[in-house]
Amino acid sequence: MSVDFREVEKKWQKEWEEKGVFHAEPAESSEKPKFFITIPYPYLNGNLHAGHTRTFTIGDAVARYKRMLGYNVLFPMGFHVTGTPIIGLAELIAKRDERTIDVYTKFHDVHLDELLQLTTPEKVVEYFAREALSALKGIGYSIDWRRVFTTTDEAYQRFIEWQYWKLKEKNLIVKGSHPVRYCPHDANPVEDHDLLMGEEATIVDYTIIKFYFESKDGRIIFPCATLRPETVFGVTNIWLKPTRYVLAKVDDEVWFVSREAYEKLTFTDKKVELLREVDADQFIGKYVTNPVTGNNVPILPAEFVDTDNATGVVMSVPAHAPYDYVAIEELKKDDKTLEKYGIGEIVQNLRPIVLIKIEDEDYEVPAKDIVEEMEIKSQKEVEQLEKATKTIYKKEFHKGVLLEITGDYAGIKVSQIKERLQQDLIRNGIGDIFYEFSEKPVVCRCGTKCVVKVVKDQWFLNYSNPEWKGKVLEWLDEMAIIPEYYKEEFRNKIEWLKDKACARRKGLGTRIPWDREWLIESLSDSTIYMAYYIIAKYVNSGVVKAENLTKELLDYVLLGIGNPEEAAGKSGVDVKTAEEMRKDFLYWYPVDLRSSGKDLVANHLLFFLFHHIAIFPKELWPRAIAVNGFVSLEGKKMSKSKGPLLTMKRAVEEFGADVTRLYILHASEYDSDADWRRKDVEGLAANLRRFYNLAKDYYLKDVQQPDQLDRWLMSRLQRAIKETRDAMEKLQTRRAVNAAFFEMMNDVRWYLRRGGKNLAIIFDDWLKLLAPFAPHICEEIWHWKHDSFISLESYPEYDETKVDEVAEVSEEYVRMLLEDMKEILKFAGDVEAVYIAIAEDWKREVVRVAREAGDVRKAMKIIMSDERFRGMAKEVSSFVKRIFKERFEGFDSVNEEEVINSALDFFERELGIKVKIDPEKVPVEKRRAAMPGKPAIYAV
RNA sequence: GCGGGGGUUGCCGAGCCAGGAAAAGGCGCAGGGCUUAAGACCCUGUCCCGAAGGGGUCCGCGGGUUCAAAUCCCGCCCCCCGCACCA
Repeated sequence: MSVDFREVEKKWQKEWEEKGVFHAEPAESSEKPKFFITIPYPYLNGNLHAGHTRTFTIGDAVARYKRMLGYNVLFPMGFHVTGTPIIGLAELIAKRDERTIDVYTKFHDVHLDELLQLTTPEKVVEYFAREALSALKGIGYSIDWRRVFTTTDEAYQRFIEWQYWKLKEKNLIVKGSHPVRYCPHDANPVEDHDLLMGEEATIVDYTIIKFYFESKDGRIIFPCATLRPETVFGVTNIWLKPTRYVLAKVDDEVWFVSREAYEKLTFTDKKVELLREVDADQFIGKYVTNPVTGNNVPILPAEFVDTDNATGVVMSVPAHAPYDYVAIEELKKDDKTLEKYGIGEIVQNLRPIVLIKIEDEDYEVPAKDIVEEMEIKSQKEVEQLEKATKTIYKKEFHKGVLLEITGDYAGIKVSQIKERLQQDLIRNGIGDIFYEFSEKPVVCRCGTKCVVKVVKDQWFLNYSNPEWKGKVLEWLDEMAIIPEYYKEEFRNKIEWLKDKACARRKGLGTRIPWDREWLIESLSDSTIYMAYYIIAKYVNSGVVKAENLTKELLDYVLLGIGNPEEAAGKSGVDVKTAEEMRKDFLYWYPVDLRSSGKDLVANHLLFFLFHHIAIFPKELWPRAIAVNGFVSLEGKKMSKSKGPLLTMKRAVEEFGADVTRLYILHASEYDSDADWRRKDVEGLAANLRRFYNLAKDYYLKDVQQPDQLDRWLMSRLQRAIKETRDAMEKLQTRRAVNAAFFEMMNDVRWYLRRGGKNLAIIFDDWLKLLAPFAPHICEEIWHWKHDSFISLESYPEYDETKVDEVAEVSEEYVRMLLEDMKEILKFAGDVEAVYIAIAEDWKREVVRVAREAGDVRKAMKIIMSDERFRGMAKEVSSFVKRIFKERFEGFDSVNEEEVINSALDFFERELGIKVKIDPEKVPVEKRRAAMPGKPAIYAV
């Protein structure tokens, strides 16, 4: 009958909980260093899944490992519910949205009747928090549950308010506007998973250059939108599509834009008012002024103009834009149009104006040259034109330099001009920005076309602040990032990070304390909450209430500002509590390791660093960050919102906690993704059962005096200990499990096959070695013999004195000899016996000398100076050559005869044939081939 | 496009930084043992050739360095992830 993993697991989880095994309190003795490890709390808009399982299990393995190393480990957990998705989910459930119901019943394993109850955010939070808690307990993480909290807890909100006041005081929060993807129908920003189409689209900022036309009613702005503002110096004309446009009042100006552009402008921070519709025709042939150069350029018609892109007003730069060049050439031949607008002469006289020199290329007029080369004839050849545009832009961007014609900008690289020019234009009142999607259409799940909305007066975290950024970059150098090559990634991301809007109109969370219209956005409220775990213990035990968490108390506890008496007095807690909290905080902080999925690198983990550095003194900044990859299911990407998904609970129910843990730890390393494959998981379960059976068969046996084979096993165990410890120091759980479990299993198998009986000799250490990875089964087996918790035992030390090189080499010798004999028997046909002849002693000596000598000639010289070898020069010489040719490694320390004799039973058992050392029976020519460590074998 | 990572034997995945094994381990597959049978368990094989422990060809593609390259150098092709205000 085989072991029921689940039963064993539940038993020990209960024990651990009842005995408070993982409750962490500051240690009195300084001999026990502390280790504070945190994992990002999960967001509760669904059940915990295999992705969480991976990140959390890595964290738990480290926590358990460190604990066994003698660290005082604090491993806490909380729940994240801030933001909009939970509200969205509650609404969808309330609306009985089919897709949502399908996904949540099928993939999140929520019972339909329960799911249908979850119609408010509060119910959603309550349900999934309960589920998460039981999932996390069911897998047996060594979490100190006295510190759990939810981010909507009142006390947590106090803590967040305190943090935001601090940031405000330090002037790290500023006001501004920013563009978001927005659905006019839902009147809400749209997230990726709310999109029907256009997930790939990004928001790009077109530069608007305000060409103008003086009419009798005043100035009309023709806002040309471009991604390449530097080409304003090469404008020969502007393009309109011959269709209806509108005149609109934009702030204090009158703009000529497409109807679509007008609609879009209404979502920006500008004051917009529609004046009237106008025909583009009535302006064609007229001249507008280029505000940058002062030149007057004509307005011309072009079909390629897309009125649904940016303003619908386009400046024409035929020297550098293939579209423009082709359009002009086409127009030149289009007599009907020329005549219609009376623009024949104007058009014929247009000449491209070159303003960029491309180094190492001999373009004269780039757009012209490439269009001719590609033989593009019409502006309708969109595909070709796109390609031409890309090619030219790529070259100009990387290798282009602005020419004298650009005045002050001459000599600047194209790659460095855009932002500068855009700002200059805006400053001079002749430029602006128009946000547009990079791809279209972008459609919301409700079917409405999305727009870019500019949110006004938004609160921003001032991450672009050079001083702040500089400090973060400096600290990055000092702290540890695992794997190490992610440091570069972090550096890049920190440099790239811009100001981040930290306030929202909608969602769960904490209000900005000085502007209660706004809620603190969810990534912005989870930056230094690891500090809150220390406070949460007091809140959960009832000693401290939310209203006690005043500025004074938090200032004192977290920053040491003021004194306990004052802090206590104003907050209403007693002095002792204030002091204790401060002591706890200083004991546990800083965070020693934050271990997280790689999806959080470009956001949460950055904010985590930024905020710690802003708020706390240097000695409390995070010490290390580790990053791990995702989990896929049978090769398919998991998705919370679409499936497939494997919940943590289901994995544990089906396979058991230990199997799930071992599998996920072993499936891959670092940031590479793990694949959950049922077959492999089942294979692992079989291995773990095998382990359990070994324990049953051997663990309780009396330990015998070790013989050579036992010493081999102990020696192998030492290697495994070393390897496992080394791997864990680098957070390589895959390597660690490989060494501690799989490789040990193989060694044990060999040991038993060789006739070993004394397996109990390593079992205690083996159990301890495995305990961080498969804690339940180890705890179970351990208790067959001990009363203590293996979870609190000390981790096996690598003991060099137990490394037995001779035993290991001898075993290797046996293995190779067996292999050779098998190889021979494969071809030998029917034989009755195998005879072995060990290499003569002189060969051993020659090998030694040869290896010292280093090359053939030197070796021969030394050897031949010994008269014993003179008589057999030929044989010696060919042997020496062979040593070098085969890069021969002898088995110097092996007493071959002894080893073979002691393994004869084993050989005979394995081969089913008689095996004997008997040089007499081995033909001379075979004997001659024998090498030290590789005896002659003869089968007859 | 920018930035980061990567392409290894049927699959997954080590090895690459510190050149020197047909290349760990797992899975799959095949054969054998055990068993009344199934399962579990144990063993063996799994690039090609080979009736004596051997030989040959291999690590995205093409060059190069070296006595020796999956590992170092150069060029090329392909794949994955991030580029945000979303958890």
